[in-house]
Amino acid sequence: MTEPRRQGRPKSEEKRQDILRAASTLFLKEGFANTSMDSVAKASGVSKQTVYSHFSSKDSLFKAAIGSKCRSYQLDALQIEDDAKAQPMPKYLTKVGTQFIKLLQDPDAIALFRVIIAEGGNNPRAAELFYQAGPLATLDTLGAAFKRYGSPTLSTELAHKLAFDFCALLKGEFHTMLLCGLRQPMTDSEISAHVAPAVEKITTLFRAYCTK
Amino acid sequence: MTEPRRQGRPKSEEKRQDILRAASTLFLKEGFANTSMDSVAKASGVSKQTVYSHFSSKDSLFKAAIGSKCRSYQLDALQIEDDAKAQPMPKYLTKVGTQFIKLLQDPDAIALFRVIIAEGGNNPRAAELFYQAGPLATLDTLGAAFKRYGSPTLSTELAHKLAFDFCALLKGEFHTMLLCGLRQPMTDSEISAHVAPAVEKITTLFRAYCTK
DNA sequence: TAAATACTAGACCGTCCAGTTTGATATTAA
DNA sequence: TTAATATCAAACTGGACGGTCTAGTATTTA
Repeated sequence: MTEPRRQGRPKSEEKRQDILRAASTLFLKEGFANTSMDSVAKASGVSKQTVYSHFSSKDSLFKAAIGSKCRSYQLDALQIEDDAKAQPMPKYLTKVGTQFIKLLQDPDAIALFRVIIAEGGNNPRAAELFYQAGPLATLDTLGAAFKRYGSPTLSTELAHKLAFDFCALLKGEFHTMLLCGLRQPMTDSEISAHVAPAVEKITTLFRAYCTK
Repeated sequence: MTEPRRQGRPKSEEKRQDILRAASTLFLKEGFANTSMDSVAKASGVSKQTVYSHFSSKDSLFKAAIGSKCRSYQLDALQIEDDAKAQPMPKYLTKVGTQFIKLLQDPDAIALFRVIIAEGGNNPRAAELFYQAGPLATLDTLGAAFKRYGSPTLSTELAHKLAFDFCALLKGEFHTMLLCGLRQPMTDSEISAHVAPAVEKITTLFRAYCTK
């Protein structure tokens, strides 16, 4: 399956990666419309023709670049899981909430979000990729954690809803403002001041749901 | 102040409005980059030169068009206030929540959001306009309502935080998915099924905060 | 070695578009 | 009426950009 082995000089995988890297950077910084194929070629230290030999059009390059960027976030979301073992719930939630906020305000993630939303109408496929790699993965691991803490009183469904609400409380208007460019990212101390009340509130809701 | 009264034929205010209307529609539907000045001229039934006589550049036309669109939402947000008098809180919150969701999923509002976010880096001014006209206005009236229901136990600050949280719970992932084009707007029955638990949760938090 | 393919550098084509210019007609104040 | 301004229609300018083409060089398999 992995042996096409054609004749002649093989395409350079390294150049392909160079192109993808440069394209990601440019698409995220400038958006789709304001990124030219010439600039991608120049930024990746490769001729324009080579770009077209690896990617048939600007559109397909965009999809590939955004796709790879999305995949790079999938890994980050998973390393949460281990921690939800011996720790008391508030401590765990604080930890996860902090990590969540840091992800939300990561400049690359924001740029990605912007591009996805801007191009959302034209490239719904990119939006799906993004959503599965990002928000959905986080929600799943978080839901599982709530289930563990609330078991057996708490149903799986309610656990997932709590995960939903926790994320919602953490985001609040903060995420929207970031996307609109109306806020700076929080400092570490601002983050704790923001996460703490969200943990408190979700704990209140958690209790109310477990005893119901 | 309102009497410059220059010599010669005056600019037609009507044409100006025609241009703004057409520009808003196009900018929202196609985005900034994909809207040409020629298409704006054609859509407003006016010569290109006239467009430039009223607006000095594509950028300034964009600002004016988005600005007027934002202003058109400011009115809608205010008509909530009256209702928060004799009604019990859950009923009022359900009503407001429903209206909030309907605003969130209004196609024009979504398109506006998209454009604002996409162009956010280049036009932070437009984002401010939008935010003040939309989210901020809603948050204010809602905060005032919570204060009324919780008075005098509930501080003004906490009331506003509750308003914040109520909106966050209502939005959840729903708004994000809408913006990404990954969801259809909700039907009326879906809306009630979505608003009801949010009202329940915020009521729980409300009680916890009033008795603390 | 020869055939095949990748890659480079750059010219090139066609299109789109912001913004200008021109020259005529229309409307208004003085 | 006259001078000033608005409006129209259409041509034009200058530049950007997606994509192709060419001609020469590099790398790989057979």
